Amino acid sequence: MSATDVAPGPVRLEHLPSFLLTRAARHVHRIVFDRFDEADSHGYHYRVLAALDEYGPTSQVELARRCVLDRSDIVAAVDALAERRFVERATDPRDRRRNIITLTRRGRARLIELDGLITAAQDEAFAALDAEELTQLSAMLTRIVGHRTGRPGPA
Amino acid sequence: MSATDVAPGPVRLEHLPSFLLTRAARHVHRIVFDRFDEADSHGYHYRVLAALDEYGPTSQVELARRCVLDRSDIVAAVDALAERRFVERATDPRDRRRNIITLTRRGRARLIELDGLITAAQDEAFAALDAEELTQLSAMLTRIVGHRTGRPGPA
DNA sequence: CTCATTTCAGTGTTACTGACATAC
DNA sequence: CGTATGTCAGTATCACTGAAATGA
Repeated sequence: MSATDVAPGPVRLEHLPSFLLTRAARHVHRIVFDRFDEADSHGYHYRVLAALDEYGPTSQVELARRCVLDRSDIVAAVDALAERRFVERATDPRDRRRNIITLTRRGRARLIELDGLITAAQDEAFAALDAEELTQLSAMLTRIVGHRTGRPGPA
Repeated sequence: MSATDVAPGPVRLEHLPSFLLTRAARHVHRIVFDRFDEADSHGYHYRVLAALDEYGPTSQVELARRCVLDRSDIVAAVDALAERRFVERATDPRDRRRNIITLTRRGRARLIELDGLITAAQDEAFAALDAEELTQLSAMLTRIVGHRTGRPGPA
């Protein structure tokens, strides 16, 4: 086992969908994360920039909803983006609790750059699949995520 | 947005395979993790028990290879399993560096119990898909994970 | 001495929780 | 007063790193 360091794992696991899904997600995430990291960026930043580009200036709470991020994580992401002048943070004069986050021209250029980066990352991460399979995969994953189990809500 | 608290996210993200994969993995992992947790168990424990059942008594290093876990994480998993007498840890008389981990009768019963638990968890987590789709999904995920990019190794 | 194995302590990621101050 | 927003500190998970101790 010198070179490969691979031993066959339990059959139970190798065919377990949740196990396969977790492993695949880590594999893919690693590739995407590394690309973002090399570009001195972050997945959260991409999410925020994309939301601002598609929906225009918004508060941080709204950003959190759009990006499916926690408010506290939005703070750090906006901090980093504002520091590099990809976004601007200004107090809403109509409600001084709120910060209105606006995408700058630099930020829009950065987003386009990251669009290219992440497209390349997808190509690498999903190289094992052809275009049609990737479409099928995405459709199934969307249904999995969108599927709401009949569990009672917190209320 | 009182009840649902859901706002449409960036189109870019909603169709991004890596994003969908990560979200689906979290969704599924959460369900599986919660079930394990309710049963006072853990995914790592299941992996170790399954490897011992399928391959017989082995050292911890070998377990790490089979389960694709780090050696240091094997220590904690075996600690927990040994404490509940699902496995026994004995020094290998032929190589006293090694611990030989053996599945006990209790451990085998526990494994069967966890087999049922995880099957139920799969049913819940992948309820949005029919059997054929789940097979297709698993096949694609296996290829994604198995696909080796042409990156040069550490040597 | 060199290498393998076990063990411990600690890091880094994403996501999340609780608390607090400010402002409505 | 209660509620919403932004902010900060800290937690939990999985996966991993580095180093020490033991022994081949």
